[in-house]
Amino acid sequence: MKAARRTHSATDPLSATFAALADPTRRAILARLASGPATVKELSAPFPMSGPGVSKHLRVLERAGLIRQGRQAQWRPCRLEATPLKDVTEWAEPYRRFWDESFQRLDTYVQHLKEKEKHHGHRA
Amino acid sequence: MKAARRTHSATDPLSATFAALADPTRRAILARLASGPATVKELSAPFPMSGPGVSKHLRVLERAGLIRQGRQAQWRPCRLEATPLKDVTEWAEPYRRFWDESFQRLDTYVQHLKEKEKHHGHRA
DNA sequence: GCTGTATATAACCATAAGGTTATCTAACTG
DNA sequence: CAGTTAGATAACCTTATGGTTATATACAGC
Repeated sequence: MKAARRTHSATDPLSATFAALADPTRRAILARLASGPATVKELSAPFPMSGPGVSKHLRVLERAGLIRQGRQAQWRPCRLEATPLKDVTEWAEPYRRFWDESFQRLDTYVQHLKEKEKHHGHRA
Repeated sequence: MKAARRTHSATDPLSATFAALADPTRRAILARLASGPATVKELSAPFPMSGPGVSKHLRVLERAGLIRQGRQAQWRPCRLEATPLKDVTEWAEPYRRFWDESFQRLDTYVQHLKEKEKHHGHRA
């Protein structure tokens, strides 16, 4: 029998965030929003891209919770929402010891202690 | 004339990293590798996924520089390479002030100082 | 109410991504 | 050498992604 073909939607929030960040245009938009809210027109200005193109990027950012769009008259001013970025750094934090020199020295030190214990014998 | 259709390859390293992280399976693989090197078989064990499936994920992680694969006999032991993760946290760092309470207080304080300066007048 | 502006939506297209099965290569093991 | 094991590669399918143009909507100003 043919294997079940899983529909590929229903992405978890962290994956959605990473996916949203995996595009230079979208990261540039976030960078722009870091200096304050902006309308869609203002956001699209720097890019050689059609309006709907930018609109789609905004949808992606919004679904990932990285921006929020209000409405005043015919404008939809965008604001940065940084909580998902916090989640990203918190996800990465446990890996810090793999690149951070001082963390590595700490690791080595702890390892050294463990070895010593082993050789000396000890009770729980 | 028809608009030029840009070929969509040639992704920048940071985008490649984010894209690689935008998948729970790949993040799980990294988590596993955080506790030490592992063979492909060991890595695929937790997943209800075919061998080639895992192999593809490893390609993605490797292209993003997040793992390196050696070879001993018929095994290709994988090791974690964390430098791209460092790049990720460094990218996110400037946004910290948007979620970090104490940074926000600092911001407000600095703003307060600036205001005071303005009102009192000062020389460079 | 008409016109222009800001933005979203729809329909479409090409390519990438994530999965599968089937096949190939390389190394150990008897 | 035959068989098994580890893994990669190829070919294929489906859905997602990133872009386009064309069209619709909502509001502001005359």
